[in-house]
Amino acid sequence: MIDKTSPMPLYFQIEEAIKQKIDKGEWEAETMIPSEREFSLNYEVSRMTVRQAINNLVNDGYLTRRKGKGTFVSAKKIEQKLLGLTSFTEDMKSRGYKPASRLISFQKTTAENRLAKALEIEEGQEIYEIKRVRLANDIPMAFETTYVPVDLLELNESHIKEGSLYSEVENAGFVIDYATQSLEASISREAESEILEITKGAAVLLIKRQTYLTTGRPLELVHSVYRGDRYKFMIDMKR
Amino acid sequence: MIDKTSPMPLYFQIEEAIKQKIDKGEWEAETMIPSEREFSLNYEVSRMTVRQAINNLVNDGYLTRRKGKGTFVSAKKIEQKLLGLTSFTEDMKSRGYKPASRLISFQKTTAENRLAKALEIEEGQEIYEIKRVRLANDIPMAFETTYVPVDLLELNESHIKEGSLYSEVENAGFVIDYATQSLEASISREAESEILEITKGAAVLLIKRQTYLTTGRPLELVHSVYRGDRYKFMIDMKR
DNA sequence: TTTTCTGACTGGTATAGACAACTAGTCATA
DNA sequence: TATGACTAGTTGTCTATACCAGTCAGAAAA
Repeated sequence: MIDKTSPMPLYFQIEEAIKQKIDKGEWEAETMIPSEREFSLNYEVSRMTVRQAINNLVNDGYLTRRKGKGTFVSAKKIEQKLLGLTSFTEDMKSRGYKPASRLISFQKTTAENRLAKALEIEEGQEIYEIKRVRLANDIPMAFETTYVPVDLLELNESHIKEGSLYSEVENAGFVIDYATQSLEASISREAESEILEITKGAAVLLIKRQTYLTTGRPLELVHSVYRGDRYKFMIDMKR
Repeated sequence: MIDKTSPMPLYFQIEEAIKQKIDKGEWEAETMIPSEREFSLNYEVSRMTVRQAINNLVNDGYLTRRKGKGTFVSAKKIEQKLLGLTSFTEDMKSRGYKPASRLISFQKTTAENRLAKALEIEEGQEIYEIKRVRLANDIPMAFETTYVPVDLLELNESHIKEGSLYSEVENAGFVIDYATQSLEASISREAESEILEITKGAAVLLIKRQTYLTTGRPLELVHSVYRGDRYKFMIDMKR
């Protein structure tokens, strides 16, 4: 169950093992999980290592500790604390789905008027155009088109396929500051219908996002078409 | 600075000390804070104790760790930037439209299972059901149904027609704490189509909002159907 | 001059053990 | 029948130590 020779940290393996039991329903809400000492004995790791695993799961909302009593499976799976800027990947993970992404096309093109304005560059300047299908548990959820100015970031297909755009941005030393998003309901057009595997005229959620760096420069413009029947956008707001 | 005789945990004291330096601006964003070993020597505590303090601050978004480099003050400033809880009225005003509201029906009814659960009351308890059409510049924008537990608030038609629900809530001495919203795209049904003056099957935006008081009790459940062709939902997010 | 390597720094992972604080049940006693 | 002391379990806090894994600058070698 726990492989001490694996390059994966022990605490991470324990985390996954616990998460699996929860996701599988073996441990339901309010179930008390084994004590830290028990884990420690069973897996032959120190109690501190077990604590690290459990702490992470507590932070992620999977577990709740009660001093003197034990550690219990949380009632509800983390709903969504989408006051922050989360990527599709993070978003889906937090909802318990397996996120994936299929690259449809990746190319350089030039910014026409509207795009140039949004990205605050000159008309005709080079931009990347990245078209992707976003999947959750292998079901198409959204069709996404991203535009990024070429002069901002060096990108190639493998960056997009393997890493995320945001990790690339961080590697380049940029820090994302804020974003504005607009959401609207619409009806799917033919092109999208095919990719999203829905009928033409089905309900879709159009999300446009513009992301800004701390330098004040726009990083990207993202147009997403989400399936209306499968995707709900959640927001928590504090007054 | 650190009081070993205090009943407050050492890691907590260290946490507070670091937070203070950040809040006071002594350590600005991107500043590297002392290394774990340094803290350990200065405060005469073990490195693990320092790590616990720093870990908590990393989880809270105050700090960022970079392996091999150090620990840095986050740029994102935890600041819970709230895109406030705005009512339809405030929302439309800020967009430059003349908001109005037409009351369709106002009645007492009893909460069925799903509603009771959401409002955290017993099944069969009395609730107000308020149905309204929301207009902007006299054009129908949304069809809204609001549910409020009767035992929470005394309401009558004139309250709704003249004032807003929220001002009534404030008068009663309640304070709104937060809300969760979900947005999804859908297709209009017959009943809504007529009221919103759109064709059946047109795109609509379904917004469900649940509002909570500072007491932790749910105040209301709101189901809104917005015209997809006229309404866009905007969000600003800070990372 | 350029390249390679080394060492000293950073945080990351893991161990073993100690004692404190809290919970819930048991059991003897007033 | 209560009450209070004890006990065995839990998580919480903390120490001291060890080694691993990136990062970076400067010394050594080419």
